Amino acid sequence: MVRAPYFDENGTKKGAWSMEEDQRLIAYIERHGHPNWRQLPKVAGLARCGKSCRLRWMNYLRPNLKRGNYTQKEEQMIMELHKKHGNKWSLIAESLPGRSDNEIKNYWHSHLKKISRHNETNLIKEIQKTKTTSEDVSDDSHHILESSTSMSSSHVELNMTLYRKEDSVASWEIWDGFSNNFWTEPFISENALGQDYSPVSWYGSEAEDPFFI
DNA sequence: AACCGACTCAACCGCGAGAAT
DNA sequence: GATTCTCGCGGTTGAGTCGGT
Repeated sequence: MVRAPYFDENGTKKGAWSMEEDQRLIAYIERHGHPNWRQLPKVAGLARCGKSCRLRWMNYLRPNLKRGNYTQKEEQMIMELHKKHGNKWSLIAESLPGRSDNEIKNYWHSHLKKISRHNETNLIKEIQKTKTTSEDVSDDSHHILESSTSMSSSHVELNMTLYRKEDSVASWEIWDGFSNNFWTEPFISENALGQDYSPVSWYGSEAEDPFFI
């Protein structure tokens, strides 16, 4: 279910991570932490870009990560927090220990979005229904209408926030040249990586290999 | 059994913010 | 103050899986 591994034109490995790469990354971070993601793949002997390493660690390898099987409580929390914060997945993730923002985002798009939309459609129907009956002008129904519209306006507000974000397409200069992109820049200069990249033989000897266990 | 569309989720990409120089 | 570097976030992609026909 993942992209097949491949090397881009600069020799940076992309696509699915192998077990060996995972182990190498874990071993390095456990020993040295990750003070500098950009340098990490270089010193850890990985043909990845720093960004890729960070993502792999944050979403998959770091300790205490829960995987799959969201509880009802968690689902409810995500719904509530999404209503409150919108697509601020990192903010939502803070309230759900063991879940990464990426995982929550995926879960939202595959599960909860539907539920949320369903609820919203019901709400709109309810409002419309209330609106037509309120035209008979009874005081009680007026109250209901007021509360309904105030609820829908919060949804409108949320949508407006999202639209605003979508509309704000930054006028970004097209970066010519890969060298300007430090995140994807490979760390394979020097003579580190040959065509036949082999993380195991990266270091000349076991003594030099910081990952040798 | 074979096909196909929907779903899932790991990984990629573009961009902005803040820190460092 | 300007530029460069590093990090993190959110949107999107794409290939494997699943379920229906």
